[in-house]
Amino acid sequence: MSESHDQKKEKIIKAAGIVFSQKGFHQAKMDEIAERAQVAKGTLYYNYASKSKLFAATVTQGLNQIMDAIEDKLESDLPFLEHFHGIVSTTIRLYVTNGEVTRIWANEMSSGIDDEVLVEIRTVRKKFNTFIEDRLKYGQEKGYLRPLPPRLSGMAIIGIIDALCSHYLENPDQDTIEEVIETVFTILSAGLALTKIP
Amino acid sequence: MSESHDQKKEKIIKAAGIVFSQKGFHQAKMDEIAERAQVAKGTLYYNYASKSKLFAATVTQGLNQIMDAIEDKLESDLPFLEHFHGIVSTTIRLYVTNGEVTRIWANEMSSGIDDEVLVEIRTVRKKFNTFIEDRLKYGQEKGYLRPLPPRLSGMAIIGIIDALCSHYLENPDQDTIEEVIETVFTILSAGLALTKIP
Amino acid sequence: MSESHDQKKEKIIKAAGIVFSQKGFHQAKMDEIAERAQVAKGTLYYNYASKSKLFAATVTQGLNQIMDAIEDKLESDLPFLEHFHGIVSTTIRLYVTNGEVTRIWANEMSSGIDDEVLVEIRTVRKKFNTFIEDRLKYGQEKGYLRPLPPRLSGMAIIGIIDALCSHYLENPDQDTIEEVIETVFTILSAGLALTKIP
Amino acid sequence: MSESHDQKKEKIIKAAGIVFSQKGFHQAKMDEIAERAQVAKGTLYYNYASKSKLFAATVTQGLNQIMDAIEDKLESDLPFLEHFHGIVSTTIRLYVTNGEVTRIWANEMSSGIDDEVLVEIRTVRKKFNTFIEDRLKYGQEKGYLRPLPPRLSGMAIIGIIDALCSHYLENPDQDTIEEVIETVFTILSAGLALTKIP
DNA sequence: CATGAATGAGAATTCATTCAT
DNA sequence: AATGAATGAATTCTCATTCAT
Repeated sequence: MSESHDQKKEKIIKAAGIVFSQKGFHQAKMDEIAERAQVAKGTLYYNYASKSKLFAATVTQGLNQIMDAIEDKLESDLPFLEHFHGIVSTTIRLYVTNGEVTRIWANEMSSGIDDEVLVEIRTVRKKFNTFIEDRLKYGQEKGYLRPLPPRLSGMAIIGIIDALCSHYLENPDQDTIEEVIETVFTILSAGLALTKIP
Repeated sequence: MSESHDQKKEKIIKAAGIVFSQKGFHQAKMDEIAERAQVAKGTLYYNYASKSKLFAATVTQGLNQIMDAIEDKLESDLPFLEHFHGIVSTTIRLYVTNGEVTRIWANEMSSGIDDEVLVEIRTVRKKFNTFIEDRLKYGQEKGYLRPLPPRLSGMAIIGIIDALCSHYLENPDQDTIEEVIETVFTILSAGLALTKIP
Repeated sequence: MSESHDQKKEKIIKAAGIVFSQKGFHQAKMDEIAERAQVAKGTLYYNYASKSKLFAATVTQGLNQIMDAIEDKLESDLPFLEHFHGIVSTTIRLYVTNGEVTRIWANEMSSGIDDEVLVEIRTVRKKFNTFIEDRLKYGQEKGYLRPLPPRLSGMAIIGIIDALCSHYLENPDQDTIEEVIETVFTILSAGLALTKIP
Repeated sequence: MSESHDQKKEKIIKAAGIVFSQKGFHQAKMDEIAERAQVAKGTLYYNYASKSKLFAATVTQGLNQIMDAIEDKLESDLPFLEHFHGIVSTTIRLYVTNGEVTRIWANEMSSGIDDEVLVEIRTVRKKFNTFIEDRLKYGQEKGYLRPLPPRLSGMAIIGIIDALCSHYLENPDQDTIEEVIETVFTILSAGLALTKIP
């Protein structure tokens, strides 16, 4: 009983995620993705029309996973700070474990990718940004957070998480994942939140 | 009286800085650098042995400029927070104007660059990290800053600045440079500093 | 009651004829033929061992159709010129409507086709050439036609028809099919025939 | 003293002409052209941006050569038929010797070539067609030629020459070039010209 | 010192063909 | 009999690097 079609597509996306996040779009080689997914290079193209399209699929799936996980967290009914801690913790863990894809963020996003695909990726990215911004606006309205520009604050959150997770992935032995989470949480909660909050 | 040797090298570094920061290491083309520097491609190789070496020279010079500028600021004798504000402001302005090179930071740093050169770049980078960490340790010893892991805090600072500056460079019309500076300063000072400080 | 085996083969040949004549052998894609024939790609290979074999079958059938039609015409008992007019007219009409296959004539006939199949196609082609030449020899013996080398005259006939029909197929609105027929007939009858003929 | 830049471009065009006319556009391989021109593959791309552009350059140059040669012939002051004989003879000789490129005529002209380049080629082709048509119109006005549609007559001329020259190139031993010329001339002069001409 | 034509290793992509179901 | 997912050899094109002038 050999693996199903969907299993093979999944295997490809997984391999692509690893390679793209390690090398970035342009430096990732279809040969390496194929080898890592244990399929022939042609199979990549049978399932995804081009490198760009495969990239888009990989990024989209990674970000959607993170957003889904955060939304699950959000449904829990906790005091704001604990809530926030949960979100930070969840995001970082997902980022580090399965979703290294998110690293493909500000960079590599411009030249050499089909316009069509570029638009798709920018859309998901914008969706993720908006998602973060909405949480921040909500916190500001409730009086939990400082009145800073939500877009810039959102970028700051992403920037911190991105930098520390990248560093952690490159040097997994220098710090523990808990230290990373606590550092991010401390800086962001103190940096963004007002003093008196539940 | 044609231009001197050093003027030509300077022209090349300047062109390289622009192209590398716009495209990243792998997407930057020697052809484009040569054209922008208004020299023949051979001249690039006459002055710098390889693309990697040119990249190293570019990054090194960019970071050293920033470090020099920050050190100038540090010599001024101001209260800590104003001091800190000055550093943030200086870094961001340099980053945005001439030193976009810093963007080549977490990314592009892995495959495809000669090991020898990679070591050189990592050295400058580490020097810059250490530079930031030292400032943070000093602040912690004086009791100005929270006792967070200096290395991780340093990465967080770089991460925030990198994310917001990249965003600003891509969308110069959405926010002013002052807004960027104030947001970064607010988050970082509140996020890193203790309450009672001079 | 699903369609019979022969019906399926017929559908494939028909689709192949269209695609081969539009694109030529090398630019025709098995994928497109399969899609146009509304069968799976595997079915193509189930019925014809290779692209070359399918091509051979397509060309053979197309030329045989034209030859049959001309032979029907030949049996009619008309004065030579009217006879000739009928042949030209029939050939052009067949060429333009169903048998665009003939366009694959001087070209595409060389590299990239299995030798075995190449021989087959050359055989049919030669058969067609001979068929034309025989008509010309007959006309010369009867004293109707100038004593030109029959092989070269035959190629000339095919060349004229091919050029005008190709042009007509590409620009169907510039001229009518009747104009094409009359031009070909006038040039060929005056060019090949002697003055005093029935 | 090694060869000049222009000599190398010329060598490439010459090699390309041979390969393109033997194989057609799509079946011609850049590898083979490079090998035949005794340059590296990269040199092809250094001089011509793409396969399509090289093709366009080859066709353009070939047709222009033929047109120049015919125009030289036209300046001579001979009776019409001798004039015509000279043109036919010149065209065929050029076609067969240096300008095999012309074979790339009705075929291969559609799919898989950049639109930009396609337009260029169509332009030269049209120029050549017009060139022939103009000669025919002149002959008709003078009363030398039958009143047939000039465009279709032009295509017929090209079709005959194309077919016979292709055949001659493939089977150089079956007929002499003189036989080819005489056959073409006889058919065309009788087919196109009126009886009483100087 | 400077140049830019030439190179060739390397990468993305295509597509006829196979074969397990 | 029929299918269509999987394959990999073959091909176009890129670009850092070299070197003769």
